[in-house]
Amino acid sequence: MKQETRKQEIIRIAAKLFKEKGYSAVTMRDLAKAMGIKAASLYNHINSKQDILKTIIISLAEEFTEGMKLIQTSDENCIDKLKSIIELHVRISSQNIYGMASLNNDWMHLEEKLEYYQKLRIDYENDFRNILKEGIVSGEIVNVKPDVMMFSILTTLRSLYIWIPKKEDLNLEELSSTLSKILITGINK
Amino acid sequence: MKQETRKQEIIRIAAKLFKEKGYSAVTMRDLAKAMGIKAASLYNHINSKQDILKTIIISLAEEFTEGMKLIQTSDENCIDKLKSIIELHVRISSQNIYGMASLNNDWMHLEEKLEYYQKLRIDYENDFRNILKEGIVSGEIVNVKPDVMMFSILTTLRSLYIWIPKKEDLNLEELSSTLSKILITGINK
DNA sequence: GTCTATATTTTGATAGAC
DNA sequence: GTCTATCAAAATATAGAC
Repeated sequence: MKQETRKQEIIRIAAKLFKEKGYSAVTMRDLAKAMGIKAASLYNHINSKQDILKTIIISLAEEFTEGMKLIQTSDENCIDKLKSIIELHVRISSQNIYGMASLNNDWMHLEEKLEYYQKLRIDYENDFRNILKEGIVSGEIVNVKPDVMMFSILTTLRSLYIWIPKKEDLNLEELSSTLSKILITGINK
Repeated sequence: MKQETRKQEIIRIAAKLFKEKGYSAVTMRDLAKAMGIKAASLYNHINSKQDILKTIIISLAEEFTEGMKLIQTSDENCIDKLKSIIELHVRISSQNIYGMASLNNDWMHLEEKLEYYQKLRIDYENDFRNILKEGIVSGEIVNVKPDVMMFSILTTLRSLYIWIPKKEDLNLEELSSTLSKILITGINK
């Protein structure tokens, strides 16, 4: 475990504040106060508020992209690929609960990196949708509109960060398998 | 169809802007510009920016509460109650896409009405969870953690506003039944 | 109902001392 | 690496004329 730099600490605390109130509502003075220093001192470590947001969001978005590429090119069947995607979201979300809030809610406040983020997001959704479509063709998945299925599963996975911290007794493998059961086989008996 | 008052128009346009950038990032000048007037003129119709947010969120939250109470006290079985909840979300979300964004993302910026909102939200979730628990007892619903089931279904329903406007060919009844199928019976064949 | 003018506070960010 | 002091811009909101 490497020592956390002051910059990393600022980004970590910022993400926590962004989760509570959103990027726009958090001031550099709020952040400084949470760090126990003055606002001006922050600028010895970071270039701008925007820079903090960019770092939080882009690193997470790239992590999801890398995970999806591995799953996509694996030789699993479609249901197992879906289970791997669920595990990917549970893993990344539980490792960075605060950052996930920014990724979900504050991406529109990206400036220079907005287009890049949007491309990663669209590509991710296309890969996801294609897995569902392949599953329909192969007969693994019911022939229901892939867009609605993707929307339903993906919004649940994207909202994990809201819910994970509430569970004291968090077992990641158990959560992944419970979610897989609910999302894939439904809830009716 | 009653004539829209100037105040209602301001609230409608504000909700649209809040959906795009969030409450905190939208200024009264942004709103005035979208209305084609000056910022000072807004205050002839509304008391404050906070008042706009309060109106948007509380009216929607109360609409959901009323709907839930009707469903809860009906004599439907649990699966049909769930289907009714799905229809409730599809109906309200499609009628007020912009407002749903504030309800989901900007409730923490409520000031005076924050506690009231939080009570409505907790009550709603308790009613939802109790329906699932009853379904487990009656054997209609699989015996999986009710919290995870509720989280999964409710986050999907709460995110409908993101996705509904993308569909040109929106048929509300069809969307409700497709969602019911996916959320209740799953996606695997 | 809208305007101009303006008060007051808060914002992100910089300069320079220590 | 942090501070004080400060800037320039932008924020919500009010007063009063038309």
